[in-house]
Amino acid sequence: MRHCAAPNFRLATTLASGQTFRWQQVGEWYYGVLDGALIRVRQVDDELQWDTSDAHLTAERLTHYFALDHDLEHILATIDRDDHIHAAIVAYRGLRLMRQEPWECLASYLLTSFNNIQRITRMIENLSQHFGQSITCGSWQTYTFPPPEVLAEVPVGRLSLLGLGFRAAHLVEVARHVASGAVRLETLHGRTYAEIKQTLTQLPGIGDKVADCIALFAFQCYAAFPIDVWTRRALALYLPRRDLTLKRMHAFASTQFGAYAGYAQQYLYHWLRTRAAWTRRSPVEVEHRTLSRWVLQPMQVAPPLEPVA
DNA sequence: GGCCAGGCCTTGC
DNA sequence: GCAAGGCATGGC
Repeated sequence: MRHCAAPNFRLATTLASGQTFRWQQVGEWYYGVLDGALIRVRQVDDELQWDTSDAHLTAERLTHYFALDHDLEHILATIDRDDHIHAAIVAYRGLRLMRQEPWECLASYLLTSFNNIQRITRMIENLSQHFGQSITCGSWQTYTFPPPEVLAEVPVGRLSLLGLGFRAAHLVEVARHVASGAVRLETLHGRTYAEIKQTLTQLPGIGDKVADCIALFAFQCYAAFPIDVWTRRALALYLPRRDLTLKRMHAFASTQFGAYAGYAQQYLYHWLRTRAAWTRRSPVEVEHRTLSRWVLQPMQVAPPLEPVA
């Protein structure tokens, strides 16, 4: 068993926050696939311990994947600007934005349209079991996520039968774009947020929200602020209904949270979803008054940040 | 049986 | 630009 230092980190919260879909918890261990290798990880105090099917999976790789190199205290200090985000930070300090593998991240979030996490998870497992490669480590066995070259050749009808629905055609078409080299994901690293988002939204099935997720989780664009129904509910705590349009919500997020708005989004998303589960009822209303009952009172919004370079 | 889901796309104004 | 509606589906 190997280990590495993981101060100011909460593995369980990070993996439960909805940013990835394939990690499975068995007791105190979390099982996943990284770089084609099976790996299991657990946290003991300020240390990560892991076993893997690939001896080449180093502590440096794991540190990079879980973003243990982030100066989390600095990041949280920059976004901790009102009572809502503060409550989320207090509840989930240690949640980090992982650096996901671009193709798996892109394909996974392509499947999130009009969908829920439970079903998304099952779709991805189905894809892996049918079109990935089997890997084993001891008594544990799983499958890699299928590469674009494989999915590009799969008949759309087969994916539809796996429960992908209307997303099947989008996935195959995007896989063909990537497999053919028309879109080269590896070249997006280091490009600007605007360039990455513009490239991604040209692909079928990838709109504003999904592109922001990919930019944030795969290409480390921390200014990206994915707006789904939960984030919209979170923003309803700050903004009047008339300002809950995409453009105005993005503008507000940038002003309120700055260069690490994506971190703020993930904390708010996880915090609001968890609180909603505690209430044992679904949040139908996006009315400010309704949502305000869930959060600490009173709400205070800090003055705008200086513009981000 | 109705509502919900890490939305996208087209249409109409 | 923005809103509305279709999409097509399993879980609770």
